[in-house]
Amino acid sequence: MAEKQRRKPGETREKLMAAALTLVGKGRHFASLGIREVTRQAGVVPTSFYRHFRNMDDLGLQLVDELGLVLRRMMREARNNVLQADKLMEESVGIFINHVQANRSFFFFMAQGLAGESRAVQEGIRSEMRFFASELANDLRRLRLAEHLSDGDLEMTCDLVVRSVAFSLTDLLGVSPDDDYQIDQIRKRTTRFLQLIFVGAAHWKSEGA
Amino acid sequence: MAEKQRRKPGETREKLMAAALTLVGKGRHFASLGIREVTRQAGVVPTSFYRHFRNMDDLGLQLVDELGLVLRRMMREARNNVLQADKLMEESVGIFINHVQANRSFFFFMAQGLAGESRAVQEGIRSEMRFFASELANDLRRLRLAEHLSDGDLEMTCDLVVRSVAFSLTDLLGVSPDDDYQIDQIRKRTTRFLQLIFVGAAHWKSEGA
DNA sequence: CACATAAGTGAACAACTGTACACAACGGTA
DNA sequence: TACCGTTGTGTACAGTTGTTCACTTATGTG
Repeated sequence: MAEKQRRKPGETREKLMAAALTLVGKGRHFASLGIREVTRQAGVVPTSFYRHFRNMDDLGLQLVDELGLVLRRMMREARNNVLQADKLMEESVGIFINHVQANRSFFFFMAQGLAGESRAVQEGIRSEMRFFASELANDLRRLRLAEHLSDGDLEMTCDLVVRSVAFSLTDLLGVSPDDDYQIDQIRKRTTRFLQLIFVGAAHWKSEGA
Repeated sequence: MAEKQRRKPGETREKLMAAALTLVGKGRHFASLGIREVTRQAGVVPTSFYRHFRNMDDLGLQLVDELGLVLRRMMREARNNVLQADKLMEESVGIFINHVQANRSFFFFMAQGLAGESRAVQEGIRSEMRFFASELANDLRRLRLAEHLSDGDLEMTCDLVVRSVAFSLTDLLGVSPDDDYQIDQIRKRTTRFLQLIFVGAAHWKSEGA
């Protein structure tokens, strides 16, 4: 008989989440995954699923939490590496792209979730993005790079930045991870987007012109 | 017995596409729809599906085509109504929001398709967006609103505009169509995004500063 | 009119789905 | 040691799925 339960606790749970991510990474859409399919991919009997999740939406929610960790790691790395302001955007976009390549499945899940069918997952991802934007605003304040902007205008700018990068995510996931040429095109375009936004922010006059 | 085939040709085909859209409009994800489910919603026997589509991906592709028509109608209306340049962005965003509300299911489909599991659908929607951006660039040239920008820089600007609006789509679809307050918030925010981008474009110095 | 073709129907089937239940092995606690 | 909650397993079942097939009916062209 197959050996039973000699592993450490929580392993099956992680295997299930990893399995769902793997399937998503293979191009499947999360909304179309079934419990049996995921357990099969995880090499686990279907009933095990219910020991850890109530249904697929539940699993999705837990994936959002893990996604949050990935994003925070990325943010930390960006904060540490971007010391001088001149190459700020090139550096940041580069770090973003590296993290996407290193966690492709996670970002697939994120891109899908933005228009997914679980309202909760959708809201979770959106909330992660808001958090990201507000942290970015903090950093810019601290680096004294946005002294002429009101809080509201700075927040708007950072929101737009995060959205633009998030949209580039869809581009990035649409090309093969080996296609260095296309990836570099996306890197350049995204960088220019950010530069354009910041030129706009630099000349922005709030409310009454 | 149920009456058979007295309707005009192509009606079932349209019913099937409408049924898929309806389900998507109810919050379901297109990737999770099944043939039987769609035919059931359309009030048609499952086998009828194969008379018109090879599979669900095929149906999705045909929906992209129809989506293209919706987008073109929207563009035409924007072109006709935006005569003076000063209120250009408020007007355009308003028209966009109206069309989204009037064709909610279509835009749900569009938002989902951007990260969907059918590569062909994904590419189709992306291509519609590129077309939209290039038409926008043409219009701006014609209105003499972008005289100092190179073709490449203008194209980039329009690309960013279209992306930003497309991202607002996700916001818009996330709130109830009756929630006038939230919708107005989205309207204002999107307008400000566009204004910020155009301020950036106005002060943009290409390549070598 | 005859006839080919397109469009719709119902019955059938094997494969798969989600979920329930009863049971076994393990880890910690008393 | 005895006990209990957690995790994993195997079996089972009713409902749904995609797809095939043989059939009817309407439509338009010769």
